[in-house]
Parts: sequence; structure tokens; C-alpha cells
Amino acid sequence: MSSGSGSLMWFRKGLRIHDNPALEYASKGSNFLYPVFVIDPHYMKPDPEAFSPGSSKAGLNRIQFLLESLRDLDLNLKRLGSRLLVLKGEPSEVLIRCLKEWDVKNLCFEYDTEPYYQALDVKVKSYATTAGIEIYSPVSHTLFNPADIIRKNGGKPPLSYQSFLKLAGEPSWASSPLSIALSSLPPVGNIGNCNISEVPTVKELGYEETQQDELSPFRGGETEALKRLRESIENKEWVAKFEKPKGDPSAFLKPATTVLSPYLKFGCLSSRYFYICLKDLYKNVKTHTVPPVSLAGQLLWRDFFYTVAFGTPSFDQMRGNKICKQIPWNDDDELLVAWREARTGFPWIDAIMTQLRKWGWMHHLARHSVACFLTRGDLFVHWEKGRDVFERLLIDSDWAINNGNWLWLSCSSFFYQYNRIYSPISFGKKYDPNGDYIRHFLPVLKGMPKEYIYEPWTAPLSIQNKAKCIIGRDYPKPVVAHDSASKDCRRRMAEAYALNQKMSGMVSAEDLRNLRRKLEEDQEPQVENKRQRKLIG
DNA sequence: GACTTGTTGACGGT
DNA sequence: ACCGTCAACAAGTC
Repeated sequence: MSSGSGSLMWFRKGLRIHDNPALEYASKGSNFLYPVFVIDPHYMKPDPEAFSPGSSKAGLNRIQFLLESLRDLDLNLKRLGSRLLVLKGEPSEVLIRCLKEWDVKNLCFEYDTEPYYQALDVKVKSYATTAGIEIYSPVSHTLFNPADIIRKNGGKPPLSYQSFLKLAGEPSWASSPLSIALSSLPPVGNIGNCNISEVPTVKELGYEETQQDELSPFRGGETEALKRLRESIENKEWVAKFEKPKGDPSAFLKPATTVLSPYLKFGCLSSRYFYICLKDLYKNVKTHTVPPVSLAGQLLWRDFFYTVAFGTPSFDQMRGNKICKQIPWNDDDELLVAWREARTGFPWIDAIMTQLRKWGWMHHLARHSVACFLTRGDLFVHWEKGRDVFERLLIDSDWAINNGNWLWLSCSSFFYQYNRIYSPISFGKKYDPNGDYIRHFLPVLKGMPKEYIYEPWTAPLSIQNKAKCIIGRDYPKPVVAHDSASKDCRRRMAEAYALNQKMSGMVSAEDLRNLRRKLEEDQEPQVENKRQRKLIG
């Protein structure tokens, strides 16, 4: 590194001071440091056409979470004698302009495996290289470098968690201490003619205050992340006994998991620091759970999906994705919208979708429930459509993990037992027989007795009257009958799997069209979707 | 044979 | 009455 000149620290994810190798490198031996975040209008500007308040890419909750994270980062930088320089525009253009304008010898940013950043990095790196600017871009978002794991596996990503674990082993950095604290940072250099602003508020971005009736209860930022982490690992017994599939998806006053995912997504919390804290705790207890169910196992799941996503072309779509089963999903926008707008008539499903819209977060198993319902369980709608809704509305939506889980739940990849279908009625009931979760997120069903709250359409009219909730007027009738719909989904999955096997995965668009036609022809009238909707709704 | 977490109903223990 | 455990259901890919 050349000294006596400036470094530019480009923040994208990794919105933190602790365990931030790029920031540490940028601050060492430089007289000046330019900590930059570029607001991409594409990601932040209000889009009135979108189906929920927010931009064309992100719902308002995640935009809010990001802004809070940036404000916190700015405060933490100020404590160290620096500040965050916020710029607006297409990120690579803005950054290249900064590099031209300022006296920068080092450009530092956290390496990112997502296609969006890969494409951005190509542009920025190519300019920096020709301008003689040194680039430092370390892997610090995940526990492992996905490229290392793929190399170890002979060029292909592992497709099961266990094989991933075997390849991964212990992370190389786990034996030496991480750099957790910085004592000071070099001052910001001359910013010349660049248009620098403070971190904007949602209002300054053009959002009306009344656009959303209930905002997420989770506040963004590194400070909040570390506080949440401390609170989670304070309870050693809880951490030691943590088993993911045993959590209660209906717990909302005190969620059954840590809710650290949004902080990991934006890098407000270092997954490596989290991992070290857990290892430390495990050393000091008699027994503890192990991957895949343990809390450390959850971090490894994250790395697993990052690795597969990085090593799989067209990971985020069905067509052209080698690990994805080709399935003739239906193109029914009416069913998709009912699901998205929490109008399926299944209170468990609609409550989860309402929590998603209001909080931008729901329990892992709740996500399973609604994802299964939309795709292979009941509605047979394309997983890409559901993925888009989650990607927009979740505050923790992460490209690799979100797509990976949709592939999983739709039985398109990783998991293939399509007979195992979550019941939209009984799955929630076993955790929350009283229906408190439903009553909270769907107040219209508040008065429905617990005997009927998971299937309100079965309540006698006198009960509906007493509950002040007439099904079909105050709350919708179910969009499908679960028994027949799930049976039909199984049939379609079996046919699709048979086709994939017959063609050894090389299913063409025409093959799929033919199968879709065949499935429609074979359909018995009483389970035919459109007619059924007319009968029921 | 290994693979993250379905549903229902029976059974036995508390 | 409420819990955990288990088999049956019907069965997938790598």
C-alpha cells in the first residue's frame, strides 16, 4: 500500500466497524480515508406502480432498515473521527467519478458473490486498474470463501448440507482473534466538487409518512445488531439447546429465533464474529446441539446457500438452471395475488403473509408454510413469483438464501419429497391451538372461536354472526379446497418428475407446454381450479 | 444409504 | 388432559 495518500472504503453490505477487513486495510497507512456509500435510485426511489409501498426493488421496510443501518454506521464512523459520505446515482458511475476527483491510491470493498455486485465490480475494477489504483476486496461477508469450497469439490458446488460441511471444515480464521475494534480512523480528505449528503430519511427519498400502516419492529444498524447478539447469547442454555425445526413459528411477541438475519444480510453483524461467539459459548457448556439444527448450524446454512448460488449459473430461475427441476407451474395471477395480498381464506397463511407485509420478517417455518402452499402444496404457482414477493418484502431478503429456499420448498432442488406437504390448517394449530397469532395479524377474525379459527368457513352462520365475521363478506372463502388441491399438486409433481427423469433433466419449453396441456386434460372437473373458485368464492 | 424440519393417529407416560 | 414417540402413509434424488 502506498502511504501518504488516500484510501476509499466503498460500503455496500458490511455496514459495520467490527470485523471489517476492508475498512481496517483502508485505514492503515493512509493519511485520508473516504468512507463512501452510494444510494442507487433504482433501489431507493419510490415506485408508485409497485404492489406495496417502496421502490421497484425493495419494500419500504427494508429501505427503512438500510437507512437506519447507514445512520448508525455514520455515527460509529464519527466516533472514530470520520464520517459516511453519501452519494447518489448509478453506483459504478458515481464511484468512478469519485476516484477521478479524489486523491485515492487504494480502493477497498468487501467481496460480494451476488451477480448484481459481480457486474458492478467488473466496471469499477476495470477503471481502477487502468488508473493505477490498488484494489483490496477481501471475503468477509461469509464464513468461508465460496470459491474455495467449489474448488475443493472439483469445480462444482456441493448440493447437500452434509457434503458442504465435510468440505468446509473449520474456517481458517477461527483460530486467530478477529479484529473487533478500531481505535481511530484517518480524517476524510478533500471532497472537491462531489455532491455529498447526509443519510436521507424516507421522507427525503419521497415517501409519504402514511404509506404503511405498521412498520417493522426491527431497527437497523450495527449497534442494534450487537445488542441483539448479546441478548441472544446471554441465555447460554437457550443457545446450547437451540434446534431450528423445534421453534414455534407462531411466536411473535418474543420470536423463537434470534432475528439476526436482517443484520447478517446487510453485514451490520459479522457472521464470523457471531460464529466465534457461539464457539466460545459451546466450549463452556456441558452439551450443545450441532449442525444442521444448532445456531452455528444456521450460519453454515447461510454459507451453504452462498456457495451453491455462486457456483450455479441461472441460480435464480428455473430455465437454464441445471440443478432445478423443470415443472409446469401454472401462470395464475389471480391465485398469486390472493396469496400475496393475504386473501387466500386460510387464516394461517394469510396471517403469515400479513406479518411479512407489516414486519418484513416471519419465522423460518412460517416461510416454509406459505412457500409450500403457493407452489407444490396447493396453488401450484411458479416459485419465481413467490421469490419475487419475498425478495421485495423481507427485511432480511438475501439473494442466495431466498432463491435457495424457494428451490428447496418447491421441490425444484435439494429436496424432493413432494408428498410432504405442510397443511395450511393443522401445521399452525399444533403450535398455537388458540389462534393468538392469527388474531393478532388478522383482527377481523378476533372473535372467531378457536374451534373454527383455522377453518372459519366451517363455522355455522350463527357463530360467524356472533364473531362479527361473515365468511365471504368480512373474510374470504378459501381459494382452493386443501384436500383436493394438494392431491392434484402431488399428481402434477409426479408427472413432472417422471418427465425430468425420462429426459435426464433436459426438458425443453415445448416438453413443459405439452405436459401442462396433458395435466389440464386429465384434470377431474371437481378439482379444476377456475371452476372451483367459482363454486367456492 | 444419506438426505435440515409432513400428516395422521395410536400408544404410553405424566 | 397433555406431552413425546412411533408407525403408517407412500415414497423423492444423489
